[in-house]
Amino acid sequence: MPEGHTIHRLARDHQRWFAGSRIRASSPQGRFAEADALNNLEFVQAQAWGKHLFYVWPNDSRLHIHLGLFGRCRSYRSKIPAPRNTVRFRMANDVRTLDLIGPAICEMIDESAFRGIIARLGPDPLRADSDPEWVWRSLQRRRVSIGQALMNQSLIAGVGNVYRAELLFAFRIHPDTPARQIGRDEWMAMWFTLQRWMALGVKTGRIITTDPAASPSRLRRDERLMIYKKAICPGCGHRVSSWLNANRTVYACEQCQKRVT
DNA sequence: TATGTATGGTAAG
DNA sequence: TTACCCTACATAA
Repeated sequence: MPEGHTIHRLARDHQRWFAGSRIRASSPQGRFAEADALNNLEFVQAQAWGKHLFYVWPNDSRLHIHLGLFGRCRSYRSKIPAPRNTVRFRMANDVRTLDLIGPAICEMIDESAFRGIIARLGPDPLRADSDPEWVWRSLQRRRVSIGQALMNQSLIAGVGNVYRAELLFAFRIHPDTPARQIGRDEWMAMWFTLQRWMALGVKTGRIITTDPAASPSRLRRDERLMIYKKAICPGCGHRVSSWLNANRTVYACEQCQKRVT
């Protein structure tokens, strides 16, 4: 589940459910001992930056959460189950209970550590203040492929393997194309597309890159994406290529997405 | 029961 | 580049 849209959606929901309320906190799994210190504190704010989620507490300390590849949150309003032994962190107020399962990171950090994390993240298409020009200038300077650049969180925060595949297909760009080949106007159009797609992702909870002629909720799983994990290119019918790059599977139609050097 | 897979990331070699 | 961490679920055996 977790590309940037997922994290922003979680931050939005957790803000709604918990901000301003006093929290009961625990670590059923026992692997987050500091949960005890949060018990009975007021939940001040939830924040999302790229794929990082932060819960702010009254002393400005933060709980820093990163879901990694298979972390997830589950929330309950009624018939709250006993926590499974994989629940790293359970947080509840009078109306909601939230379980955090399998996160890559779940740690308390102070203000300066928070600033350090933010400083290492590139612009996030889901944040209003983010600067696509900065990204483009960075792309011009680097000697990496656009496929690798899109996955680099210090260049662009929040894009993952699915949005990468979909974006490069939408713009008919081969993933191995050097990042510096991307023109400024083209990059701005790509950024705008990312913003639209990811905002729709926050709204629907799913990554949807196909034309939502049908209402998004009615799209079947295989109707939401164009190229990611597909066998056949929706544009030309050619077989979709997939290969491994930096341990992640890349998908592309090598007929439609011309290789440039 | 075992295996494979996943929308992520880091640290070691 | 490889190893490894985090978990759930589907499928195979």
